[in-house]
Amino acid sequence: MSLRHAMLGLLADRPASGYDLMRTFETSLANVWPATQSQVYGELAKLTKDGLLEAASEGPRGRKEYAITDSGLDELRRWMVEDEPRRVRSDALLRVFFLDRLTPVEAVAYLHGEAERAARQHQGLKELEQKVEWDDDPLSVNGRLTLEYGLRFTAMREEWARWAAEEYRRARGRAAREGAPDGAPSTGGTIGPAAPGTPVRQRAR
Amino acid sequence: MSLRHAMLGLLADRPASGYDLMRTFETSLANVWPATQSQVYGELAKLTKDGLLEAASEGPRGRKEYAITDSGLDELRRWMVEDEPRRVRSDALLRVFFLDRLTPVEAVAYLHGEAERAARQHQGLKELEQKVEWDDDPLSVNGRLTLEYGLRFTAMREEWARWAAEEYRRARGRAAREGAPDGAPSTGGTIGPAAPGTPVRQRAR
DNA sequence: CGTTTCATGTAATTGGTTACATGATTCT
DNA sequence: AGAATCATGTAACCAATTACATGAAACG
Repeated sequence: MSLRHAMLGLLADRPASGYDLMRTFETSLANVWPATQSQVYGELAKLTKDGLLEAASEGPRGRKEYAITDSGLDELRRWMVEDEPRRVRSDALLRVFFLDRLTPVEAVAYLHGEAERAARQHQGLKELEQKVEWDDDPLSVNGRLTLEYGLRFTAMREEWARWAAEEYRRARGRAAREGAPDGAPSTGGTIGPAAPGTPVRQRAR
Repeated sequence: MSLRHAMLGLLADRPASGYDLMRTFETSLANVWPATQSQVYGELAKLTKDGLLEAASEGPRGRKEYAITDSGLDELRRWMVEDEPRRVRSDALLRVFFLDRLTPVEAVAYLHGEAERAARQHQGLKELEQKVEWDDDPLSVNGRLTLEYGLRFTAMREEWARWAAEEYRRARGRAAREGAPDGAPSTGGTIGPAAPGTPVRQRAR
């Protein structure tokens, strides 16, 4: 349950309203931890009930500001230093697992699409890097670290996807040229023990 | 809803029981799309009700095998070529956003921990690569592509984390040596427009 | 005969998405 | 006056996690 920690993290900097938080989720946190408006308001109520936040002040148009409490700060710190980051889900990589269920042409097109998406994201981050004035204050430091992660990640994904498209063509190209459907029954022996990150053919029964 | 597509993808290769699928989710798919036993059995029922699977045969111990139908194959194909992969959540990166809420020592320790985790994963994948006999059949090709993604991704993460630890020390080290708490009120002007992947300081009210 | 593995399911809870509903203030 | 923005909330549904429950077959 990291939504609550994302909110605690934001409120550790300064008090804010649900609306403020929501905008942050839609913009700067969108690619790291997306969250919806309903979720934010709901979680604000829960966090307050649990004593991690307190309602700080009221403004015009029913605006309510929330501030983090000491137990909130404790919980944020605990999460950051003690909890192990969890595994991520990637439906993009899931598709790669099943590439042979498509024709070779479709499969290679998918990989090119991935390369394009990564390249576009990379470009967007580079433009952002230019636009912002970076200095050495804490938020600026965090920002540069996450941005650099994004730049390296998108570059890696684009390179991988281009390599993979080429590799796929090389390995599966012959079958394609001979007109055999990609998903045709393979000669298939068992390939090794089950292990993370690798589709493993199971022994037929 | 990609669990259903993961299951369709597996069943597109060959019929299987809930138990078979479950093992695949626990082993080869664990780092791409984790799923639990309850989820698998529940989704099998739904997929059958929706006509994307059919119960194929029964075995000993109540074992039930399911096979993909033509509409199941259609849906799998549609998902692979038409649906855009969705954004991922990363609570590891979320923590980076909030690094300045820790002391510099804790922050650098977190980054070193990340480097270690990435290095361990990388090592595991390299051992796997050795163990498996790769050839050019479809599953082997998919397997090598996903494995290579994993190798590049873990290498990138380790390098980034080591760089980030050094960078954090450089930028925040002075404040640390002077005994100022990392989370002390920053001089903070507004830094640029809100944008993906970057913590943005909002104008104070 | 006892343990492990195979095998399927249900129930309760939490987390996340989409859609709906409503109204005040500010800006042009 | 009308549009845009600010601002909060609810309801319904879908996805995911954890825990519980049960029993048959195979293995030693």
